[in-house]
Amino acid sequence: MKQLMVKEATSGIVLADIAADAACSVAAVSLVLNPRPDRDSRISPRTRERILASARRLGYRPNRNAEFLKRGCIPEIGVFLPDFGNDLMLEFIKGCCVSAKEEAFSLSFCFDDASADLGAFLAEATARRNCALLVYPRQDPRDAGEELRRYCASGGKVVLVEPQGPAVRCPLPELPRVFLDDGLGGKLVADHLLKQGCRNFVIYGDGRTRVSAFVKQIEKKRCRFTHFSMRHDPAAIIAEIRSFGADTGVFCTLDILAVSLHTALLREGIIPGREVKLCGYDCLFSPDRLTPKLTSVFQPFRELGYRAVKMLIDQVYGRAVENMTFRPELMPQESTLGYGKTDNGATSPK
Amino acid sequence: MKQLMVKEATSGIVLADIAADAACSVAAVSLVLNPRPDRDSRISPRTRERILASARRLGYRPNRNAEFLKRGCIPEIGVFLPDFGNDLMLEFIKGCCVSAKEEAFSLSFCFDDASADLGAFLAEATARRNCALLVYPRQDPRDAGEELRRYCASGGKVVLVEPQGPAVRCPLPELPRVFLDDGLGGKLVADHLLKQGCRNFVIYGDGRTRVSAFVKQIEKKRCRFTHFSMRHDPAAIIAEIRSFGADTGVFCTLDILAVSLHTALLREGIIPGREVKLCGYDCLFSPDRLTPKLTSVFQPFRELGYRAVKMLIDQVYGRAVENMTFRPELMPQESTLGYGKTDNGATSPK
DNA sequence: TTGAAAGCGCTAACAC
DNA sequence: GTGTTAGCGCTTTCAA
Repeated sequence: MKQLMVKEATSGIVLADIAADAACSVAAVSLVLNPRPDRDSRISPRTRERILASARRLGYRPNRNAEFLKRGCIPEIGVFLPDFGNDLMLEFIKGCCVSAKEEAFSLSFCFDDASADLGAFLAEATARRNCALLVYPRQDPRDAGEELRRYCASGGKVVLVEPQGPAVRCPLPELPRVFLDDGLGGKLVADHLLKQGCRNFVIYGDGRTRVSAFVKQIEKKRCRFTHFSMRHDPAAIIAEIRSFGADTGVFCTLDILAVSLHTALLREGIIPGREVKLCGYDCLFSPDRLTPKLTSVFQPFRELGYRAVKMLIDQVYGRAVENMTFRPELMPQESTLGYGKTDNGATSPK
Repeated sequence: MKQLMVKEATSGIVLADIAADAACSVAAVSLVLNPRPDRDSRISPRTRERILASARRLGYRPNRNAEFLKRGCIPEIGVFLPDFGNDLMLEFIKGCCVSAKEEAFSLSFCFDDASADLGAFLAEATARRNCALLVYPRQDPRDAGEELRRYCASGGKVVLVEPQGPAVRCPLPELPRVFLDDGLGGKLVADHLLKQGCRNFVIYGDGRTRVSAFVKQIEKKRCRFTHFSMRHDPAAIIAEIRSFGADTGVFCTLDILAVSLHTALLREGIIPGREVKLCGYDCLFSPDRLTPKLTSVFQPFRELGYRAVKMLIDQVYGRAVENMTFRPELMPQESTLGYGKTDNGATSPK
């Protein structure tokens, strides 16, 4: 019954401890340690130094709980995420967690599945009194643009995640955001496949920005291409690859599609890296886990999450925030560089 | 500069509102609404009913922040997770999030990577004053058993996640925990493969509990098997499969190994579901995304996370908690049920 | 430039 | 049974 009264052994340093140590009032300490800019301008440099030194020496950690109790909201950032289940999302989450932990904020993740859309998330976040929101809209934020606008209009802090890059139209251009330069990804793939000698192209999957950047690049070289949406069966794509011939490059806009096609190709005796060049997107599979290894595009999702949360916290404290753009990176492997050229392709020791 | 003063439009119902509505004191409301058992025994049933009715009607939401400020810790649950990057972990996280949201608690995830082990996590959680911890130790919790024991001894609330099932030895048997019956998973796979006519077996990958349960089951039928650790190359496994012949069943203890082997087999012209039965574990790939579709074992990780957090919150409020066991489920697909038996195996329309 | 004091929403002694 | 009161750690007036 008395579990709740248990206090940690390390009872923690509070402002009063610092005030005592630095021989000043709690208010002065608060002013100096307050994360907002220009709060401590009223305190003399000497006092400030004393306070900062004490805080550092005593190992002070802010109690965001108490801080936000006063403010009428909670030191928790609501994070709205698409319901993709893969490493990228996990990477993003990890980045958010590191950031939040560094700043002593909490996180509350909400996944855009059957149980909650952006509107429901915003309602919940409001009722819950989250101090700020990180919104990674599944597609176009227009879906719930009005609710989002209202939330911001009533003083809510929001940062948008736009992995599709700046090309996507958004009705809330004034919101701070983190971009992923998706177009660059498409361009990198195109350049790489062209360099590997591909002259005919198949695009498998959707993703407007990366696809159109890819197309733009290959069209410069007057190459043919066929585009299959992700609804298509690998069989249809294989037929097209066969008709195109050996100098075909396949751009799968998602690794999961690439693996799907990969297995289907092998099943047909067409070996990626030899009879066709195959490139995925997302780097979901450790390269040593597919035969042949799959060329793919790495996206710095962890960094994206890390930065987005930092931006949000800056915004909460009224510090200046700037939009950020991140760049994907091509990771060439056997499926485009070439595979098993020296022998008959057998990897079995037999 | 005045961003921080912005208050939500919905200013929220507090205990005082309910006290006013139910014509009683704030203390009485607190006593009734306090989540701990036996707190409200001193309040008369009639008053209690009035208070509960008011709370419900006004849509009261507890302010855990204020609640825990008083208690000297924060309404945030620290969650220590292995650094696996896959859907299962995400499922677990989703379950935790739903639970935490329902109870108005926050979460702080920490991943067991190069930057933090269990010891570091415990130190951080203590300094941060998390009200409770959910610990999913990578392997044997003995790694940091001493720190964990100390943490609990000083009043810390902990729930363990043990996906390996009860078979794993643990130095802290008194800790509440959620189990996943991993042995059952191995047994399900063995039974299924035996039923599909397999008489020779290859095990690829590690995972003591599920492997030994699998072995136990096939040994009952006096079947041969060879065990390859996940360090092995698919080539070695393929050689073994060839030497065993057509009635071979392969149990990959992870889907990622199954896919690795899957691609390598296809590459060699051996078709899972036809020349060999292949079974994975984890259900990481939507079955329609591999050719042939992969039989695998579903593990209710979302439910596991959901329950674990609930248990933790029960524990925080001094309610009785009971260990829970969850059961994996076999999802049979083409790779064991049979694939392309009617034609020559061609799936291409050509 | 600094400090005293009130108060955020809740809990828990202690009175009544 | 119920109410009064004093905080939890911090922010922010307001006075000095």
